[in-house]
Amino acid sequence: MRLNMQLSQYGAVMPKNPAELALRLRSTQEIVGVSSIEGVASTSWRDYSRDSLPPLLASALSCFEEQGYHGTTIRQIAARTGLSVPGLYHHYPSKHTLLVALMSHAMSDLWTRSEGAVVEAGPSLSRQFNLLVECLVLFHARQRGLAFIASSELRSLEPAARTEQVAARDRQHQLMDSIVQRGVETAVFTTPYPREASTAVITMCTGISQWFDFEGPLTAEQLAKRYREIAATMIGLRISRCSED
Amino acid sequence: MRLNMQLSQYGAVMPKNPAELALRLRSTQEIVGVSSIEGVASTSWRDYSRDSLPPLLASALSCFEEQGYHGTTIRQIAARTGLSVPGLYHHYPSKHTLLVALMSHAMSDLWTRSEGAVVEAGPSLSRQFNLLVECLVLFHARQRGLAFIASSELRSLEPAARTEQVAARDRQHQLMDSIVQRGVETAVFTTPYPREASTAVITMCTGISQWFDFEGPLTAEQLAKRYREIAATMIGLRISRCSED
DNA sequence: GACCACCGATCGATCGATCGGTAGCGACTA
DNA sequence: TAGTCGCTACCGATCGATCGATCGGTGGTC
Repeated sequence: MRLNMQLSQYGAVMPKNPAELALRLRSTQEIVGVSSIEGVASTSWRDYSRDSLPPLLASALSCFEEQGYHGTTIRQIAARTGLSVPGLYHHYPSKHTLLVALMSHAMSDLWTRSEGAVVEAGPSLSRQFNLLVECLVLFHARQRGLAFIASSELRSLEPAARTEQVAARDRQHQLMDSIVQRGVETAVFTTPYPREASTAVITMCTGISQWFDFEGPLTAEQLAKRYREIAATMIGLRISRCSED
Repeated sequence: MRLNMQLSQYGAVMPKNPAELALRLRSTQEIVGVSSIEGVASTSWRDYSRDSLPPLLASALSCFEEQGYHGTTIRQIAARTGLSVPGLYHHYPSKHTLLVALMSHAMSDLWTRSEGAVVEAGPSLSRQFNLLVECLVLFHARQRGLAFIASSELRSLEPAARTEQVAARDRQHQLMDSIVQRGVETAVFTTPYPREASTAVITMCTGISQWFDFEGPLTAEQLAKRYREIAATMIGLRISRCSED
């Protein structure tokens, strides 16, 4: 069994230059103003076809999903991968490293896709909002397991890693906040409670990873369309069919 | 130290007659139609002043909050209570029983309050919706820890207990679903997606237990007011100031 | 012969749970 | 009023099992 071919890209999973990325995208104004960065990933933020984890991380993820981090043993992960325990430790130095790799992958993937969505949206704040909601829905539906672990196992991380992940989560939150805030300032959105509306939208999208079922009545894309409309009402975006988005 | 004075009421926490309760409240039509049951708890669903857990359960709850069920040891709970390990086992036969007691208490408390809110609302569906949202927000803010554990540790329950808790959660969900559904049928609500809107409202309220902070800028009551308005837009309830609720 | 991918056996630590106790107190008896 | 019985509320010591992690290997490949 050849396992570690794919491993390197997940060993240290954060964006190659997180500081630079965070700087460039600290506000959506910068994203939209400087349109020279859309070459990065702006076109493929809806595409989940190429997305698959290496076997060991996939095993760890499914175990964590079913039993939580602390409820999962190294032996279960190893067995599910068809590996012995020392075989597992050949690839990852600890159980904790597996969790960090999964969470870092989740957060950087979502951030890259969010970046792509906002860049594609262009200068329109309503379009930025709509596409970001679509991006959040698609991610939490199609990457259900990953998204679930990323939000539920934060407390299982050791302090240093937790600080990093919390920062990534906050950055994601601030992206939505800034769009909603500026939409209200420019009277594109009419909600009297921009902060709470933003939080509510994020929470309802994040929650999808707790209940979405691929065997359910709706596809991820259908759900995204409906949630986009619902989210639009939440921030008081009346013109639901502006342009095509 | 006298610990078990309060314990009996939490030993087997589900409503004394859950079958009967479920039957009586299977649809809100029955709640509203038969107004002879409001004596139970209909007036006090907003009141959290008398609500405190016995020391042992409070310790278990805070440990579970910080580290999760599997991440918490019996010794930590015992130490936090000022008890030895056998001292703990004198009150509860297993670690799992502690979790079951907490979750059952949470679910039955929320259900009782929801019942009270809908009964107080009377026959108006918009008022039923508004008060149920208020009830959900208050519960998930004021009983933050309990609500958080109840929703995040379902997978840590053994099959029998899990089945019971999932049924309680579904019943709670169906209460909201039925109000929204009938609101749409009678053209009181205008959302084209009643199911998704209902799910979104529940999810955004449940999510409060993940981020609400008593030291934050909003009190639970202020948050409830704002979330009520946001939720109203989500189901397309235009007349936001109908009567007084 | 150097290296990579992996394994059987086993480490010390810690887990949930249990054993056989003891201290204190109210009730009942002689 | 002294004695003691049963009961509640605990505790120190320890159980077997299992945990994450490690040791010293082996077999295959370049």
